[in-house]
Amino acid sequence: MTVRQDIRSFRIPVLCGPCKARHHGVCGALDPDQLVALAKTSSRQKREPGVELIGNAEAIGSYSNVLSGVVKLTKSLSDGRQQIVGLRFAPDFLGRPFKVESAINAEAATTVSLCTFPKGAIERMMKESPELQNRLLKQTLNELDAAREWMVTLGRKTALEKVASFLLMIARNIDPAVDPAARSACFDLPLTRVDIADFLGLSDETVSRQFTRLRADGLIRIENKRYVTVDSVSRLEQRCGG
Amino acid sequence: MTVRQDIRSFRIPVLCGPCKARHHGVCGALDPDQLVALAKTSSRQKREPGVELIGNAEAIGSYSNVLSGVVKLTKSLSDGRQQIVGLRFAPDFLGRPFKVESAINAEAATTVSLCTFPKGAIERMMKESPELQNRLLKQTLNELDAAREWMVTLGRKTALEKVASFLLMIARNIDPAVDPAARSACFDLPLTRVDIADFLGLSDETVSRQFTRLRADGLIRIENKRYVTVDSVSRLEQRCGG
DNA sequence: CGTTATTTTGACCCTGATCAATAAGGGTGG
DNA sequence: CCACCCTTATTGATCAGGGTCAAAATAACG
Repeated sequence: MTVRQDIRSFRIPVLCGPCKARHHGVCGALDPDQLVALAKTSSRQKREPGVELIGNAEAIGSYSNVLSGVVKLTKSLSDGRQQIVGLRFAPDFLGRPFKVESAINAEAATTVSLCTFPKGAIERMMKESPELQNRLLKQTLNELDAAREWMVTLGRKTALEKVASFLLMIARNIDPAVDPAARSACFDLPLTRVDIADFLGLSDETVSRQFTRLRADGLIRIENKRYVTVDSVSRLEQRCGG
Repeated sequence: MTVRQDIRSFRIPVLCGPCKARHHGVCGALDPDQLVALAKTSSRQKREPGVELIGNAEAIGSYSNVLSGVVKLTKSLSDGRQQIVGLRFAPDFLGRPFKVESAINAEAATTVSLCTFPKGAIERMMKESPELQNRLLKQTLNELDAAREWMVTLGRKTALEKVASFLLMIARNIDPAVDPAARSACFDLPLTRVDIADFLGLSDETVSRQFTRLRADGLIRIENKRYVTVDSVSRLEQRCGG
């Protein structure tokens, strides 16, 4: 490690040092000075499952980075029907720039830790730093790709294909190394059956039945309701409806 | 009109003068010099319904603005099931920055005219102009909002609610003045029944049946298969499932 | 160890898919 | 201008995937 790197490291806020968001999230777009300025106004928060982070039609007062855990973004119809329209994992950015109020709900799906900034601080920095805007644009484009992928799942896949696709998506997000023909994967489901149903546009009973079916076919094993093992990722992929 | 405005106008490429994209699209972010530079490399194109504009997994060689008509963005499963994941109206931008190849298909839904630029020209300009990136970010965020709205429709609405929501969305895009409690609206459907089905995750027969039902209930009138009149927009809204 | 929340399983029904036939446009050429 | 053809849309009959309601089982928790 050179002296120069030491000097640079000293200028980075202590909390940001090991932070995922600084490496792969939006903070990676900031130089040390900006990082210091932002860190002064930021605060760490921990939230338990089920806690609402952003309410529908609520004024947006702050933005956050997800540091750990999973946040679900939901929309509901007036009669209570609900749809999960996105999931945020670390180190995703949470918030909707350029809008005064939110059109969606954000809720902690698991225990979540967040790094929260006041709205104004981010917006000021966005004006100054094209690099930050660039990061946000890239993340937003990726979100859009993901949303479109799910539109296909919601509109055209069968219940079994939906559940298989969901498992694969979670596996890949929990452990990004799953992709390259990984033989097996195991993980804790961050969502309840009801949540999964709201994500896939199904009833929770149907989700449960498809789990049972995948288990009966030897594609997955389930321990303690939440812990899932996929023995052959490629066999699961075949059930996703290509 | 002042002299100064005359001078400015002279510097704007003739074709761009009356162009929607210059006022409300991404070109609005460019100053006259940039506009001239871009116009030199751009070309106008007209495409007939059904023509593929961007193929799946095809290298992206260019970006476009939609000047008139409607473009549908689709994704398909390997067995042929198809889902429309977005519609682009004038003056929307068409293309996926930062990706080498497209994950979706783009196809003319109606007769479409486009203003097309080489990939490199836009990307160079994006680096120079934070304002252009800002426009793209805003459009992308709006697309994402729209995609999420449709995820609710796809996942949680009934066939009737889906069709009603679709009609309302089209009405609002064709004539943005429809929103504020407009009493009635009429327009040509830019999509066939099959397209609408692919958009809503239904079969075309079901789409047809819901049209019939809305007509029987006196909510819409249909002439020549394509021309729709909505007598009471608010009554239609009530069928959208809030 | 009882209590409660979550998940699984079962029985039945309904919405929307599928298959098939008919009707309505729309365009073309005589 | 009309007859014909071909595409697109409507309507009908039947069926199945997934929803709903209800009960049992399992897990989590004090």
